[in-house]
Amino acid sequence: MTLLLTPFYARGARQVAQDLLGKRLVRLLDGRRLSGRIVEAEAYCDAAEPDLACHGDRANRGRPTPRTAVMFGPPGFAYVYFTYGMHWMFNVITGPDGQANAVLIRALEPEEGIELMQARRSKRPLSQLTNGPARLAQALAIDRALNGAHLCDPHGVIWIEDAPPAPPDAICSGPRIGLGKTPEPWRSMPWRYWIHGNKFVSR
DNA sequence: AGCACGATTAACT
DNA sequence: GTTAATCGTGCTC
Repeated sequence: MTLLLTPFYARGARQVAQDLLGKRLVRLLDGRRLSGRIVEAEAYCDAAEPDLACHGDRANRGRPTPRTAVMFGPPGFAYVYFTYGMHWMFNVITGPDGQANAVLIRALEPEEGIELMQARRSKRPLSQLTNGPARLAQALAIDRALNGAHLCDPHGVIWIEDAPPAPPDAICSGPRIGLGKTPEPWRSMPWRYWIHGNKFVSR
C-alpha cells in the first residue's frame, strides 16, 4: 500500500490528471476507510500556461485570494472549494510552489465503505454514489475542513494510494465540464480525462 | 454595501 | 430538456 508522495504531484497538471486515473482516493472517517478508484479528472492551469478556466487565473488578475491561496502553494495538498451555494469540489495541487496548478477529481469507482457512502448520499444506488465532483465530495465527507490538507501525510485523514494505472490506450480526453462563460480557447481545450467505458464516469 | 454568478445536482416536464 | 436550490467570493460602486 503505497501512498503517492510529493514528486508524483510536482509535475504538470495534465500529466498528473492522466496518471491519477486508476489510483485510489482514500478518506479516513471515524476510523473507517471510504475509498474509490479515480476514473475521471480535469487539469486546471498546467505549469505557467494561462488558463482562464482556472480559479487561480480568473480571480484577482492571477494573484492569490483567500479562497485560492492553497492553489498557489506547494503540490500534494487538497484544494477544496464551495460552489453553487451547496456543493464542495475536491482538487489536488500539482506543479511547482507558486503556480496555481490543480487537478479536479470528478468521479470515482467506489471500493471501500460503500454502505457508509450510501448513507451519506440518501441511499443512492452504487452507480450514482460518486459519479460527479460534488457527489463524491458528499460521499467521502469532503468539505472546507479538508481545504489545505496534506495528501502525503500517512497519519492524515485523506490521501491517494498507488494502484494499477489505467492503460494508456484506455484514457479518453475531451473538453472540461461546466465552463459556461470561460472564453476560448480554454473552454474547448481537451483537459478532461477519463477511463474509456467506465460506468462511474460522470457523463 | 451591494450584486451577479459559479469547475453542480436533483427534481421536475 | 429545463429549472430551482443556495451562499461564498470577488468585483464594482
